[in-house]
Amino acid sequence: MVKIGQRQTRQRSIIHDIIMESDRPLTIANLVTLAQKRQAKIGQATVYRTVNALIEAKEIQAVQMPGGEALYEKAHLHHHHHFKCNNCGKVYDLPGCPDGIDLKKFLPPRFSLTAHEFTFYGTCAECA
Amino acid sequence: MVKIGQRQTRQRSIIHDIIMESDRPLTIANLVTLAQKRQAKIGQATVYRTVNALIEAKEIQAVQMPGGEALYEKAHLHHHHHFKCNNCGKVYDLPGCPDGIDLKKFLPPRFSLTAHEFTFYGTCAECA
DNA sequence: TTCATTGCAAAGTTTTTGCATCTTT
DNA sequence: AAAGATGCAAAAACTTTGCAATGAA
Repeated sequence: MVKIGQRQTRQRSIIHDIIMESDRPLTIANLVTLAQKRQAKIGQATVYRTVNALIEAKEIQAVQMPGGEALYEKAHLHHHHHFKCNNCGKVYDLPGCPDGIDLKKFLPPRFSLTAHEFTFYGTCAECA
Repeated sequence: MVKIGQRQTRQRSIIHDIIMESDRPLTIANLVTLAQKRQAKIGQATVYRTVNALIEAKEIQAVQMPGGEALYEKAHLHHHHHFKCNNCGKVYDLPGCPDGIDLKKFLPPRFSLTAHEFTFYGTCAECA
């Protein structure tokens, strides 16, 4: 069990577990629905507060999609990127990073790089 | 003068020009401020409606940043990506695409790719 | 018992919509 | 004159906050 904030509560534990057990990033709406299956009365505010606390604690991270929707996933140990299916709308993790990128040539002079995030679009295997 | 919708209006022309003349993507707030400098009474709703119409018309495109903010820029003829400076917060266009990416190896089996969007973070030349 | 956390409802934010009025054609 | 576009304000959608009640330690 993970400690978030000062006290261990059933609500936080449930929300934490749902994210850790998911193989894909989830929206707030997803989390509310899934959490309420495990315990009827979980307020939206609790989900928002817990998600923000988990981000603060670096347990999870936000994935911002074009269009504006935010998804949340476990803070991965390994660098990875995302793929959104244009057909079913699901967002998948793509482990690793494409090989052979020549960033030196790509960046303007005197720009330095600390991070990057790639988002890919297309059709997933399920929808193919 | 560009035609958006059925009629040419001063408001649409102003908003269109601001985006076309900018070398960086702009937020809705940026657009409202800049537009009101050229003509006092431009309602926010008009900016939103015009931006949506311009996107629909493929004249401009949205750039979604992590954290949730959306920026708008001219629909480029050439494929490009974005760089956000962690220091000043400005978003820059990076023309072109990094060379030598091996996407075949990167995508899972039976996933097909139609588009991609890269976002880079770091320090820009101005802030270096 | 104490005080962090919760649920609910109220208050913020941001974006969209309804409608009377104004403008383009 | 007809109909699209505007500005304003109301509404909708999403997130945060205040507060009394609950529950973990």
